[in-house]
Amino acid sequence: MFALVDCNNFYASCERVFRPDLIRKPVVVLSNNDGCVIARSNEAKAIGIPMGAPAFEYEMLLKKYNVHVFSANFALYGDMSQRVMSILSEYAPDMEIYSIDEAFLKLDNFEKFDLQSYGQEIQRRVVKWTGIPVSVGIAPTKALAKAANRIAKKFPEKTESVYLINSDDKRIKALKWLKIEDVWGIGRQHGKRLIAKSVNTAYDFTQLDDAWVKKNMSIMGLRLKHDLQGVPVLDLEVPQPKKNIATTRSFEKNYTEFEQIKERVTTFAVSCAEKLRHQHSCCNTMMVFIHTNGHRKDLTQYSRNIVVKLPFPTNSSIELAKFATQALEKIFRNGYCYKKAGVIVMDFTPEDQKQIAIFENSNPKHIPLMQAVDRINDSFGQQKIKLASQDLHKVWKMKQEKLSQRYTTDINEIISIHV
DNA sequence: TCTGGGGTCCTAGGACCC
DNA sequence: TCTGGGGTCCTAGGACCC
Repeated sequence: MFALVDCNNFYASCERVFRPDLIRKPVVVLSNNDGCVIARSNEAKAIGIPMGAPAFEYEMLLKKYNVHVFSANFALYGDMSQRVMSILSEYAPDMEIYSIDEAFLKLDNFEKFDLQSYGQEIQRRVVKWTGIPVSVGIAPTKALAKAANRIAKKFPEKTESVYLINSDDKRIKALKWLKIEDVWGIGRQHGKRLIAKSVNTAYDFTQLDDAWVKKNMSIMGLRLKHDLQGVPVLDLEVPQPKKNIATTRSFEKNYTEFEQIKERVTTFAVSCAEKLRHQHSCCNTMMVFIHTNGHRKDLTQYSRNIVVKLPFPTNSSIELAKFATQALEKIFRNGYCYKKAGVIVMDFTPEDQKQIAIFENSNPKHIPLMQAVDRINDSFGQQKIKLASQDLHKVWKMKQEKLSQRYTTDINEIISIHV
């Protein structure tokens, strides 16, 4: 059996832990630059604020219903996530952290356990120890655990936030209830195609012909079908080193000058280099892109990317920043209002298995230098040491007007209680 | 004026090899 | 008139997840 434990409205719930006055009130969390709604409390959902809603378009509605708005505080969410995961890890020998707010537990050899009450114990402990409400779905396969979780979330009173699928009757009942477009692995495109074919529920999907599913939805669709039929084909996944690493950002305002974008792209390359060193990889290829604001139909649009094969594998901030700047020079054009840029590194080799090139190689002096930089930035805070080509004055270049404190990760921002 | 960021996997088709 | 068979590698595009 698998359990899927999923935090309810995670980012909004994190904010509420430190603002208990907001419990049962509408809360939303915005994306970087305070752009879109990326998390909503149930109350905010009820008002009719959709996922991804541009904040400026919903300003009236947010005001009218007195919705509490927060800028994204990823330092807080990341730390709260670790706390939740460390509690969950106590409940099963094997666990897969599936995303920042959900984890699969593998409940093998739990035959003697009453899984319903086991789920409830997990649910109660997480909320008691962290303040984060969770829902638990338990079923014989991962896809069914996802479905069970949806039921637990949809009917919190009736299920006490835990739903167990442990018979074929319950499996079929759940699948007949679950709309096809809400099935894990069925996105917008497949959802549309299936509805056109009169496949309206997860159950209908399990009745389809294997060959049709494989042909139209690839092997992934077929695996999903079997998993929903109760034949486990999806197992826990072990964390793998990343195959691509990206740092991309929208700008707070439009940039028109090369120097402004160069500073951003340098910073993104340095960030990619840090992430590469963190997983002990070097990259052989880099992509740099820039583009104007696609939503602004009144401005001339420009969008380009360039893929650069590096002369040698590296994870040095200095070298990657240099390559990124050279790439940017090739694609930058004057006369446009740029809104977004990014650096993506790919094609990795392990740090300790670098192929030596004939003519040019990564500067070996950078290895101890980067180690020193990482150590200093780890202990004294991010970006204490930067390249001169980065902005040396500003650390944060985003609009974040409603940022809450980093209650759990910065001693200066710890919660204070007034008596 | 204002519209996020970061990932994964699969498949078909083209280019190439012998 | 008639033009083989069996591979690999790479890339772009499409789909999905949170």
